[in-house]
Amino acid sequence: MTDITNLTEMKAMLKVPLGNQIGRVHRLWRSAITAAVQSLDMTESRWTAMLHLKMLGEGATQQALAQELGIEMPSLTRTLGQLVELNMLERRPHPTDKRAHCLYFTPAGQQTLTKLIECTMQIRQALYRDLTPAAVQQLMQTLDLMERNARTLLATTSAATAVEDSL
Amino acid sequence: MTDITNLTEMKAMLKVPLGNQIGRVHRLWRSAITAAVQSLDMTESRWTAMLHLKMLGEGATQQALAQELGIEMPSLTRTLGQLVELNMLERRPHPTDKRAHCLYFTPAGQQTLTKLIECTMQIRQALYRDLTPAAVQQLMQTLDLMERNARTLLATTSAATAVEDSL
DNA sequence: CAAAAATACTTAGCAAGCTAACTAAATTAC
DNA sequence: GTAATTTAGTTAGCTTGCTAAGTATTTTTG
Repeated sequence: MTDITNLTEMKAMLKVPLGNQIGRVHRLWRSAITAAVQSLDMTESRWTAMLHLKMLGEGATQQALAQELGIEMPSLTRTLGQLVELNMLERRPHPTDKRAHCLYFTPAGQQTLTKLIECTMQIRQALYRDLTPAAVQQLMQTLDLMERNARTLLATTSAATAVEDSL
Repeated sequence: MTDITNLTEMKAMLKVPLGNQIGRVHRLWRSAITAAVQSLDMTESRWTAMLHLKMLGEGATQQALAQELGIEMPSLTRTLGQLVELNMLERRPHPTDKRAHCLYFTPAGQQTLTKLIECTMQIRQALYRDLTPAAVQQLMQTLDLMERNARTLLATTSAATAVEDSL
């Protein structure tokens, strides 16, 4: 019924730089958190790794954590090196696989983690101001769909030729 | 009426790493476009600058373009240097303000721009697959609100102490 | 079971955002 | 009208993502 409207709206949308907006929000988000946790010697990549290791559970391998974070191994290796250097984490040998390392919090890491959790929840709360749970839910769903679309597109390698209809 | 539900949902949301999801989508978006336009010697920052200059209109200053892009001047300076080097853009002196430069496309830049517009619209179309215009609209609105919340938070400088309620 | 392929991790170097600190011109203030 | 401040742009160097290429195991395969 609203097909024509949809088509018109869709065409208009294709000109809007949504990707930039997403990037901007991400940078602002990062800034807000970095400002809040810098007294803990934490940067975005560091606290992110800490929190996700907590979610995954101690003993996870670097590979598993990279997967969880959605980043590549080299990016994570660097950050973990810093966290080990800061005495937040330990790399212990994997019980059966000599290639792999398992990740554990140090006592100092545990303490920092507690503060991080509190801190990041406060920030999220501020960022969600005036947003309904439904809106946040919707945001996550839409982003998830876009993420899957992007992965599909990239998997098709020659992304440029994915769509050629005139619309 | 759904206050209790809302509160429960809200608490749950505060634990979800939405910031990471946003970052992930941004990186995937960037990858998809980079893959599509690399034959034009374009990277994300370059094509972004080109498209936004087009939107702003030729003759814009670097300051205006940085504002439009939502990035800082030094980030833009580097990218513009590359685009001038690649013979896509020209920096011309501002008619009245000797500090400022005005930006213009070269003929080669114009040609590249045309291809870029087509290319990025195709990619956006692929990324919006299975999304309704309403969902995209909602996404932009929610992101916009979060962007404003983040700016407010950052403007309060001591972001850490912004909220202290127990919740 | 030895050779080939895959996997966990690392190192090196690029991309594009940022802040801090600088110059030169314009504006404001006294 | 000069002095102080602001603004446009740059340069230098940090962060954190990436890919490419290398090592050491593990797994697969012929």
